[in-house]
Order: sequence, then structure tokens, then C-alpha cells
Amino acid sequence: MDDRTGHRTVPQTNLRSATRYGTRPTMKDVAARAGVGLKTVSRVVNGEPGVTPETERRVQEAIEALGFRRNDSARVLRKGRTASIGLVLEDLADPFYGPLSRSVEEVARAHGALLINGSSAEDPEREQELVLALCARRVDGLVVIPAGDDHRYLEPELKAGVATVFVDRPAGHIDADVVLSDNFGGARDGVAHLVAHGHRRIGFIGDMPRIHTAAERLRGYRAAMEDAGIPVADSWMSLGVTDPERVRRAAEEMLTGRDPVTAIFAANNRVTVTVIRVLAEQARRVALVGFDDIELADLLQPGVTVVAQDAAAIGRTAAERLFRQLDGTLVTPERIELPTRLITRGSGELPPAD
Amino acid sequence: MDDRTGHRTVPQTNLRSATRYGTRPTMKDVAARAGVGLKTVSRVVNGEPGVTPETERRVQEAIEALGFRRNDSARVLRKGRTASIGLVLEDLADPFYGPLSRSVEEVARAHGALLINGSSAEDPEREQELVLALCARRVDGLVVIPAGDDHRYLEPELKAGVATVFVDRPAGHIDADVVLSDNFGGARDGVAHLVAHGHRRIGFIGDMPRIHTAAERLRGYRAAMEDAGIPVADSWMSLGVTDPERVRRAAEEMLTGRDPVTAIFAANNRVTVTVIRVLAEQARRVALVGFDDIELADLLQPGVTVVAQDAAAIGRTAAERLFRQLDGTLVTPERIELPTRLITRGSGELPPAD
DNA sequence: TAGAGCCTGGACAACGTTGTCAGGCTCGGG
DNA sequence: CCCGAGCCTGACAACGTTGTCCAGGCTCTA
Repeated sequence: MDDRTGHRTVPQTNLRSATRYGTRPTMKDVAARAGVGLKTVSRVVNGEPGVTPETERRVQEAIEALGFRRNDSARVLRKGRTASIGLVLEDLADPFYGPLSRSVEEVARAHGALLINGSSAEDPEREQELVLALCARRVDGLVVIPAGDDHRYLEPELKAGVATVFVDRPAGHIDADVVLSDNFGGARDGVAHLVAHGHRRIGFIGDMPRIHTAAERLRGYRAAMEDAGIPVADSWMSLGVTDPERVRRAAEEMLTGRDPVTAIFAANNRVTVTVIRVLAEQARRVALVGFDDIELADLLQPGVTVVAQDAAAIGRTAAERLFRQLDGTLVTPERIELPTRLITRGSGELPPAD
Repeated sequence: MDDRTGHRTVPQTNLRSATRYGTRPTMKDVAARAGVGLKTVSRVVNGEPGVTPETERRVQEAIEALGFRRNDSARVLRKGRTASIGLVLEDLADPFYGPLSRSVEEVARAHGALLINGSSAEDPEREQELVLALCARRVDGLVVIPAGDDHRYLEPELKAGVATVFVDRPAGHIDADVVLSDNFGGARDGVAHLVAHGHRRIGFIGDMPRIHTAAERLRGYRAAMEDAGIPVADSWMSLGVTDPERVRRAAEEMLTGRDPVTAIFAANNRVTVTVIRVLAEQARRVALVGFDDIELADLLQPGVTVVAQDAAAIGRTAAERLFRQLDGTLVTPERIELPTRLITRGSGELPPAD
């Protein structure tokens, strides 16, 4: 670690400024070329009044000629607001987050803001790292799908006025807006639907209960079973499995065990997909209800019955609350639960086949 | 599990609203509190050498106590680089862009950069608007899935050293890196696959030929037909339709017209999905090959044969080139075509049924 | 024609950070 | 005991923009 000498950056800078990084023109350059003052250029760039059409034309011409582009870093430094919001989610590649992300962006755009986003990959540390990086960039607001369960690190940010809305799961140990689906009610309804079609031995496959949504859906499952007066066997529940390999094993065990299930409730879309594959290989027809809609679910044989969340609505609601926080219209943090919708397509209406 | 109300405790609300727009602490504040100079704080924050452990401790304490977070806008203004790259794509909600976006982010993360992204919604004007907004924020680089076909507006940016890689379609009127799939070859292979299974009357449904990918795929279709010595009837081609309603009509016309097709080549994933629906309603078995893979394609009856693009590889390649441009390792713009892969699942292997 | 008021344009400071550079301290050797 | 070397530390300028404020020229009216 011989880092005493400070000569490490010099040659590269030289090379780069020679070839790649030609300094960009500044307002000063534009002003010089147009033969006007610095502030006049600023006025033209920002469409402020008080500039003669003729002067404006000259300035525009200089801007065009030099390829000037305002430096928003300097602008932000001066003005305080960045007109950008951050979105931290679990995985951009997950189909649930596409529409969500899109609807957040749509609202941001309507408010003239840009969207910066990142994936936490379900890693609390990475979530914090990302969120703090966004705060360092002084985003005006944050939409966070939490990976961790302690968000006290956000306290200084909230105090500093960073609008914050959590999505899909509540924040841990701080008081903030949350927008989520009615996971409990949705799961309960989905399982009740199976019960209504005659099932009693119903399996549940879901994520680790330390994840809020997973816990809520499990709670919904238990509630529906209890409402129906059905005692739940431990072998019907598989918690904390999410990778296809283990979901497959879990499903197969439920189907062939000592007390085989006649129906499965799959607590999220990834699980559902794997279960569909497993069921397709079975001779026996097993009923299935999944939480989260999946594309082409209606074209499968049978169509997949699901408890659908409205990802776009969730994103929109969250983003709108965020901007209302920024307006000052909103002060008190709230928890907003959006309803889910049971979509029957066949797989959830199959009768029990022992 | 007895937290069914989920009601919050609200002790901090007033505190938060009171200090809503409270100015954030700066290094100056930290310096004052720690009883050290401004620059010393800067050194601690940036992990620069030359600070006594004792001094560092005092500074860290002050940082903690004040909830200080470095203001990256000021930092960027001083240093020139933002450590962020922009990604402009067509629609975040499109399943093709999820993995692409994710892999770009992954590479960015490996280089310590954040990802800012936006959707152009296929609107050239909006694309330009977005790109320029990103440039104003001084992103170090841009990954662009072009909507428009003239990108001369980017010339000043390129000259100023903004690394730029186009994806999926080449840039218009400027010389820049492009990473895309072998659309021509993929489509040709897909259609040839149908020919090999005995089809001669093969339909083509795709986007407007002014879109590069659509044009290339159409060219592949024509090439395959010509190779097979099959003259193409105009009624077999439907160009420029992409919304489900019109795709449906187009497909139905091809299937019932005077010279009905026995197979369809669907030139993108949205078209494929709609065609699947239409074919499911037909008595006659019609063969289908789609461009772009779709989820669960293997579970349908029959499985959907597709020409698959590797979205993740495209994103990764593009992002890596971008960072190599920033390194100075790369200078000459190139066009990189990634191969596609024909995945046979059944629908493309059906024999002609007249 | 002079004075008042308006309109346009520019000088200057400030935003929060980092690079430069110089000053003060400690410590060891002469 | 003094001096130089080496290490810490802090004062200061600069990054590019915007807000404030003032100067000068114009028009309009009395």
C-alpha cells in the first residue's frame, strides 16, 4: 500500500483531455460567442423573460454552433432540487416490476422528473448502498421496494425532506408511506376459492416468512383454512423455497407424500411457473391458484387461475403520493392497501382428484 | 402472527414536517462540529490518506451525528465525471427489456456506476428529449435503443466524450457502436425451418419496415422464400401492424383468404402472442415460428417454436463496450451482431394442413 | 426637454465539493 | 540545541449555474 505519491491520475487525464474529453462549452463560452453577458445566456436557456428577440436569436445561434448543453449538476447545486426520483426494486428482470417501474416513470415524467433506478437483488446491504447513493445524488424522492427490514438509516434523509414511499412491503422501524396489495385478503380469497371447489388438502408454497408479502400470504392461507375448519398439516406447507429446483421438489413431495394434496396455492409468480411445469407432468389433475398474474396464463391447458395484483396501479399510486409529499399536500404517512382480483381460468376450478 | 391491523405509530410526523425543507448538513457543518478544517472532512469522506485515526474518529462521529451525506452534484461539478450511465429504451414493461436493462445495470454496478433510465415509447421526439436530459445531467455514457432514425443531435455529445452504444437498431446518420441481434439471419433460419417442414404458403406479420429490426426480419423472410424458390404473395405479408386487434385481423385474413397460409412467421414477441391466441381458435393446425422467446412457450399446446434473442447478452455486450470506450480502450465504432438461436418446441414442426 | 419609469443586460456572490499549496507540528540526526 | 524532513492540517480558488442587484438606455408624459 505505497500510496504516498499523488502522481497516479496525471497521465490519464492528459491523454483523455487530448482525445476524448474535450471540455464542453459553458454558458460563458456561449456568452462570449454571442457577444452578450453570462446571465443573458442563462435567461435564454431557461426561457426567462426580459430578452430581446434579436438577442435571443444570437444566443440560440451560439448555443447551436457550440453544441452547448446546460450542466445540470451546477444547476442542481444552485437550485437544490434535482427533478429526479429514485426507484429501488428487487429485480428489473422480474415481470412484476416492469409495469410497476413503467408506471412510476410515467408519473415522474408528468412531473418533469427523471427516474434513476437500481436493483437490490433482495440484499438489504445492497438496498442501503443504492438508496444512499441516490440520496447523495440528491434525488427529490425515493420509491423503495424494501429488501431489508430496518430503514432507520433513512432518518436523516426523511428529515432533510426526501420524499419517500415504500412499495410492496412496509418500512422497518421508521414511519413512512407504504403502498401494497392486500396480500392477506388476496391469498385468503384464493385459498377459499379452492375450498369452495371441494378441496380440503391444499398445499402452500411460498417464500421465507421474514419477507412481509410471504408472511401475509401465508397468513391468508391459514385464515382461509381455519375459516373452513380444516386443520393444516405441516407437510402441506413449504416456506422459503423460491429457486425452481427446490420448488419442484417441494411440489412433488406434497403430491406424493403420505397425505397428498389435491390443490396447490402458489404464493408468487416464480413459484407458480414452476408448479405449472410440475403439474403438467402429473397423471392426476391437481388444482392450482397462483398469486400474481402471469403472461399467457389463459392459453395454458387448463388456464391458470390467479390472484392478480395491479402492478401498474401500485406504481402509480406510490409515485403520486411521492409527488404529493413534495408538493406539501401530504404530511401524514399512511398505509395504502390495493385490492387484488381473482381471475378464474380453469386450474382453480378443477375438482379434487384423489 | 397477531399484527393484523398494521397500524402505525406516529411520533415523528411533526418533526418531519417541521424540518421538511431543512437544509442538509454540509462538510462545513461537519468540520465545525468536529473542530477540524473543511478539507480534512473531505479527506475522511473520500478515504484519502493523511488523517490521524483520532481526527478521523472525531469526523466520523460528527458525520454520524449530523446525518451528513456528501452532495454528489457538487462533487460532479468539481470532478467532471458522474459515475452514472443512461439507458433509453422503448418500454420498460416489455419483457424483452427487463433482462436487457438488468444486465446493463449489472455491468454498470461492476464499474461503480448508477443507471438512469427512461422509456421513449417509440417516439423519436421523446427519445431525443430523454437523451438530452441525460446529457444535461452529464451521464458518462449512454445506451440507447433508438426510436428515431436521425441521431445527429448527438454529435456535440460524442465530441464531448459521452460514450455511446446503440442497441437493437443502428444509429441514424452518425458513426457509433451498435450491438444487435442477427435479425436477418434469425428470420431467414426461422422461415427456412418452416420450409424444411414442407410449408410453402408462409405468412409474415411484423412491424413497419421503417423500423430496422422489422425490415431486417422481413428481408430474412424474403431471402428464405427466395432460397426455396417460392414466390411470395402480397396477401401473405402484413407490415406495420402491432396492436393486438389489427394483428388478429391480419392473421385471420391470411388464414381464410384466397390463398390461405399453412404457417405463420411472427416477427416479434407481441405479434407472436396474439397469433397464438388466433391459432388456438382455429380448427386447422397452423404452424408458427416467432421471433423473440416468450415465457412459458414450452408449456403451451403445441410448444411455441421461436427464434430467440439473448437480451441479457446484448445488454451486457453493449454496457461493456460502453465502459471500454470510457477507459479509452475502444476507439473505432463497430457493429456487433449477436447470433440468434432457433428453439424448436412443436409449433414450428407441424406439417402443412390445407 | 427633462424627469420618471420600464426594459434589457451584466457584474458578482453563492451553492458544496475537491485540488493546490503552504504552514505548523513532531521527530531524529548533526 | 538547531535544522531539515516528513506528516497533518487548513486556507483558498475553482467547477458552471442561478439569484440579486444595479447601470444604462429607452419610451412616455408633463
